[in-house]
Amino acid sequence: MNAVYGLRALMYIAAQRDQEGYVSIRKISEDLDISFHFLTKILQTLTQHHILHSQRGPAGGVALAKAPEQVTLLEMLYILEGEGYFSECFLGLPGCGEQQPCPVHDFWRHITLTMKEKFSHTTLAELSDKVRSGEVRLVSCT
Amino acid sequence: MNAVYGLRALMYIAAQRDQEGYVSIRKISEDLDISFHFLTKILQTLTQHHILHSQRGPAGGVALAKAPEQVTLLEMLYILEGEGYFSECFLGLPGCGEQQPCPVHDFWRHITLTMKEKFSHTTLAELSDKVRSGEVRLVSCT
DNA sequence: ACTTATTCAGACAATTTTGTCTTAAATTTA
DNA sequence: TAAATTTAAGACAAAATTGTCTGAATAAGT
Ligand code: SF4
Ligand code: SF4
Repeated sequence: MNAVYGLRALMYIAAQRDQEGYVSIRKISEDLDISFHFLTKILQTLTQHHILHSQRGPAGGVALAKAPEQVTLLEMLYILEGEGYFSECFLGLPGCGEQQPCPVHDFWRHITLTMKEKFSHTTLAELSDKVRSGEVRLVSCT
Repeated sequence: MNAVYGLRALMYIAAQRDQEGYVSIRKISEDLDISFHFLTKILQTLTQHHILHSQRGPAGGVALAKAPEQVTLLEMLYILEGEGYFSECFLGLPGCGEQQPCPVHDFWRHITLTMKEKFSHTTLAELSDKVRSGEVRLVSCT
């Protein structure tokens, strides 16, 4: 769920990027209905990877460390789910590659390349704009 | 790993479809280096869903229950991983849909539809033919 | 009938993922 | 400096996934 929770939080944070100051993790966890401590841990990794900046103490919290236009979906997923996110192959045979491919190699490589392409051209800004315009939602329907 | 092991076994079995009789699960597990009991359980579900036919006793084993040309990758994945394989949405918010989509809905739906399309047009026959021609391999490189 | 080979079924165990809790460190305000 | 607020870090727990084992059922050969 790292990706799900992390992305939702990032979109939530990015959606309020015109507001000054930090957004507290407690507030995010309540609004998005995610366990506070678990979310904290996830956001920590985003902080460590310089997607977010954090500030302790009263009025502290987290804020975007870079412009959301420069944060791609691919980048976020790599951080949240590991670098192997798209390189994982379908059959997962060790030590394989172009030389001696498995039956689904070509098929699968085509799909992953397409996806990777799409994911690297979608930015946090685009996603959060939809939230701001009220076009979409981040929380569960009641 | 159900999908990985199941597909590998199916391709292995389909690759020898001109040979008479059953292929024993023991043999498959040894050749593909998969735990015998675990593989047995996976192949059982394929048998229950009439992809395979099984035969107990000496010279028993499993065999394809239908022509591999009529078994699609999509069908195999549905059985091995559950019907929700492609319907699972990216953010997994409960009770969502077209009316109130999340930020990645359109993006994600496009990807899953494309994949589903591709997966439903690839058959076991095509995949196993590559194995037979020696073009690809099913086991790990040494 | 007996033995052997095989799948079937389900209990059990190990591992990974997911989530919770406690304590520490930092920062602000008074 | 003291108190309040908030993230950081990591131990711990629960749940899901992955894998193992044992015994039963079935079929074939002798
Ligand atoms: S051959 Fe390609 S798809 Fe197949 S296991 Fe290797 S990397 Fe993955
Ligand atoms: S809106 Fe679409 S992509 Fe988003 S959670 Fe719902 S079904 Fe999934």
